Amino acid sequence: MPIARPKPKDARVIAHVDMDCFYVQAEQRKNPELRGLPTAVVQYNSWKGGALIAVSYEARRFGVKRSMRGDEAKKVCPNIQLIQVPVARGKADLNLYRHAGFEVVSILATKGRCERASIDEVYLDLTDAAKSMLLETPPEVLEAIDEEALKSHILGVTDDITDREGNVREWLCRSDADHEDKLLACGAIIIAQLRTKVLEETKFTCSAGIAHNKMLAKLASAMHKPAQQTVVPSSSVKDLLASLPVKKMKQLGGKLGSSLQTDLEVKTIGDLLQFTEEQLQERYGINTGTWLWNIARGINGEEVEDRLLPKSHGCGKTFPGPQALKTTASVENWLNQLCEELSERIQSDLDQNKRLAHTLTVHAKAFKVNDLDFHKKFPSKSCPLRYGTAKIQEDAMKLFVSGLREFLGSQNIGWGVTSLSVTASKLLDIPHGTSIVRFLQDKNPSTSLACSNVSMEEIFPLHPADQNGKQNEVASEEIGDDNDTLVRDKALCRRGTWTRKPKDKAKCSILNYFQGSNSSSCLTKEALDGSFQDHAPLSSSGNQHHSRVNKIKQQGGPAEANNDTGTHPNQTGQKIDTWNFNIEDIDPSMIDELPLEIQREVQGWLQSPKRANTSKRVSSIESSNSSACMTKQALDGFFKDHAPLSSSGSQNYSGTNKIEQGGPAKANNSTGTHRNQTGQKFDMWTLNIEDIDPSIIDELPSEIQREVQGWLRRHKHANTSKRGSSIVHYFSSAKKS
DNA sequence: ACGGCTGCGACG
DNA sequence: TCGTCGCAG
Repeated sequence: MPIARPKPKDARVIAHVDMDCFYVQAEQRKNPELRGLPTAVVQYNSWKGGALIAVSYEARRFGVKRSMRGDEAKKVCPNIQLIQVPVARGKADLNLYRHAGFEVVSILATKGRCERASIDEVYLDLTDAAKSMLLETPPEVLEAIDEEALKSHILGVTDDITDREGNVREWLCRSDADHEDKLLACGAIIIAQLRTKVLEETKFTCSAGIAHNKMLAKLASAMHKPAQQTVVPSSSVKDLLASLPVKKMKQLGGKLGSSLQTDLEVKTIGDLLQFTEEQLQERYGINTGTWLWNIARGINGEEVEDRLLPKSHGCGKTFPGPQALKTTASVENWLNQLCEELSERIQSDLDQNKRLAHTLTVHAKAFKVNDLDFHKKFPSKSCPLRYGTAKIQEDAMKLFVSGLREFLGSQNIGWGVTSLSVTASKLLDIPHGTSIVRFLQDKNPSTSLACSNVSMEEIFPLHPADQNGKQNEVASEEIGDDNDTLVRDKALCRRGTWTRKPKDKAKCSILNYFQGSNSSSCLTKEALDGSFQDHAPLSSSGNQHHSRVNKIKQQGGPAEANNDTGTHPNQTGQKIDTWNFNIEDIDPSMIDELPLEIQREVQGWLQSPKRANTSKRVSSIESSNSSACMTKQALDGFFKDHAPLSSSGSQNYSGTNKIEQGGPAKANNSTGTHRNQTGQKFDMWTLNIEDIDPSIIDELPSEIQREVQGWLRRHKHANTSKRGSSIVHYFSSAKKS
């Protein structure tokens, strides 16, 4: 739903850059013989020639449209080149286009604040660049204007004119123009240069709109395509909106736009002018009402966010009609495919951008064969994300089963899943390394490439979802044993963060996945499968474990059997439900009352989300303290326990893991992948404070000594408070009092 | 049998 | 917060 934003006082220069039929261009670059030919990109060629998702301008001239099937396109354009979207793991693979999009973004981001709006669209705030240009080299003193800039369309100025270029030059260089128009002129010149640069460096053409806000820039970029740019001077806005059909405005292409037309009899955006703000608010709510009132006047204060990277990664597939999945085994099979791709993508994100995903979500659409409450939606479920393909697959399946139980209620009937998707979100930057990490890395420069692979298993050995709560109690008892500090430390470490309050426990969405097989009160897997049997039977008897990767070649499924990840024994690990400590929970007024070292740490946390820059909320801040992540070799010789985490029990799950900094960047060449099939290997180690051998401290450089001692001091402080091992816990206690 | 596949933002 | 819904392309 649109929301109103305050209008900035000073005029801004905003551009919207839109790649022309981007997927087609990406394919044409890959295969230059396609250039100039009518071309379309299709996916799933099997049914009626596949669905078109991008159409070249040559093909559009024949009347080929998106949303046509390949067969239809052939009818109106017999020579059309239909290029299939790459397929991997039985589903469309968009990585070619994603990577191409990043190429473009990285060029566009050089001239101002840049927001990646989609795989092929970008917003730019060029205000500063335009102002500088106006001060230093205004268009009126330029001897020559960029050729591409001279091809601009200036709304209200160059609409129907014979000597277009001359008029554009005149408009761009007018010395008596409004200040705001001059800024737009500078923006147009800058964008022309950028578009030329994009073309030179990527071979892609794009179109752009230049205006005073995002809404108008977006409108303008679509007005002259392909490979052109359009400027929207303020003076042209009224006429533009007066004739603009409601549905053409972004956000009004759906139900809201329909409501405007049917309920208010508004045909164009200009027609909205007859309503007062209050009238619009009354019908559509405060935010939307004000937003509508503003856009009718060309007002839109939305900022260009400084964001080049996506906020989430998702993989999904639909199973329409007869392809619907009807057994947990087939669902698991497909979830495994989706999770494999997802795992690869978040691993790349980590390698390339040093970001960790913190939440895994599974979505599905499903129906019940017996149709009684056909409307019931399949619920989405999420949990903390653990890295490693096998982990993600395991958790995704648990989430699905949890959703399925809720979906079915007590009914034991057949069902079908018509779509599945897995999403990784809450992508946060790995906090910047502290000096100890840098020191150790600098000291071992070779480790960045030479370090051995460590399985994610060792880094994130346990997961709340797998833990049963029993050991958690044991850990608490161990804490009480003051005679054995080692046990206590380990217990604290094992504890990770806090135990969840009992009332929340019931809410844990993925509880009792395994109870299905050992508790009569829960539905068993067989029961979940209902009476409906899938076409492809299980190869072995039906009582195999869910996590076992089945080797079914399902009808319509991916050609290759999934790689077997080995057995997933019933994890007997403890269950620790955790909750995160939020930045928002910190009352700034109490910071002054904290011990000095805690103050410093807290202030560091408060700064960290700015780096993350991915969401308004930062779910966890534990990740920025207490321990570090380093290369294996960096750790060797410094710390007593070379098998970190595995036996010392200082595990964390990804939501609260204590990584200080990513491991060395993985070599980005194509000579070899480090991934094996049973789960991704990962060149990163986690170091917990508990793993530090005090006897080695003396050997460290003095500044590192101080840092380590600071950690130990804080750790001890938390211990003696008997409230837990982490600084966060300390803080939590302080907050309550 | 539905365009499929993504991704973002607002709301309760 | 999580989960749902709307919207875009």
